[in-house]
Amino acid sequence: MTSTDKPRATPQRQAILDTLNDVDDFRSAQEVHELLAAEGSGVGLATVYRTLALYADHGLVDVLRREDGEAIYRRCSDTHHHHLVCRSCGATVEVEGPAVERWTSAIAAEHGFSELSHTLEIVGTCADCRKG
Amino acid sequence: MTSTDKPRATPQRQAILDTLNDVDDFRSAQEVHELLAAEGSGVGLATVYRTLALYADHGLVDVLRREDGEAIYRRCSDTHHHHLVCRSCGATVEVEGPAVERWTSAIAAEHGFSELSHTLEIVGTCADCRKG
DNA sequence: GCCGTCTTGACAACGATTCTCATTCTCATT
DNA sequence: AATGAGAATGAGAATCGTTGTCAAGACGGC
Repeated sequence: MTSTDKPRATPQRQAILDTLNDVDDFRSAQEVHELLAAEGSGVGLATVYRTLALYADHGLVDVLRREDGEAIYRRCSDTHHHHLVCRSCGATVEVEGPAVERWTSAIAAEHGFSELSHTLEIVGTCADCRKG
Repeated sequence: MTSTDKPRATPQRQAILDTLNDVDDFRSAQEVHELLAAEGSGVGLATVYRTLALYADHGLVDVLRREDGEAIYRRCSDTHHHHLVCRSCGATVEVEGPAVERWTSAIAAEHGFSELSHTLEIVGTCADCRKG
């Protein structure tokens, strides 16, 4: 699944990574494409999809799914973390959870599972939106 | 989001719930539709989608997303639980995690979030598949 | 500089999901 | 049991995110 050979460097790929770096937040492929177009880059939509999939495969970006199923990407830090997402405004807070890591490992071992990966998404309404 | 008025009872809705009961596993709307068609029911695809969305809204069914973004549904028990899924054979084990519940509540409160819901998926390779 | 290969862009194709709308069905009320 | 208002249904079109196709262009080793 996770390939190891190095992707070729191209200006388009660089632009896509730069965009993700700049926003420092989750964005869909479509949104990345719009951002690029807004700053005059003519990177094609298909290229955005291919590049994001490529980097997700290489572990350079995190992939999540919105509630409607659309894939969203974010340049990720190295440590494993989870996300607290506001269902109303989409604000995200990155949280770490050693407790969760330990618990999942224990449960999995108990059932004979190995080579674990897990996804934890916490969705709620943030303080601002509750007031609003 | 979660509405409280009672949905009207119809044979189609009953058939859809029955199907989910029978398989006791996650199925996509398309798959539910196929299963119904296979046993001679002429329930329309749109109705399957509408019904699953309706019951998901009412908390009668759990919704998850496959890796490709397709939504899958399962009739859920009343207690909140999570799933341990084998990436190879698809076997699922239902697990409860009071520790996780507590942790998510604490983290969310710390960041001012309310009206929580969360999804935790643990993916791994089960003992049988490891033996191969 | 040259060549084989990887990448790109434009657009078609695809598939899951939602929408539309005329018809049918539920159900509280007679 | 009949009725009527509103909800639900089915068929198919429409939407939209995503992937495939393919000719043209860029990259890097030579």
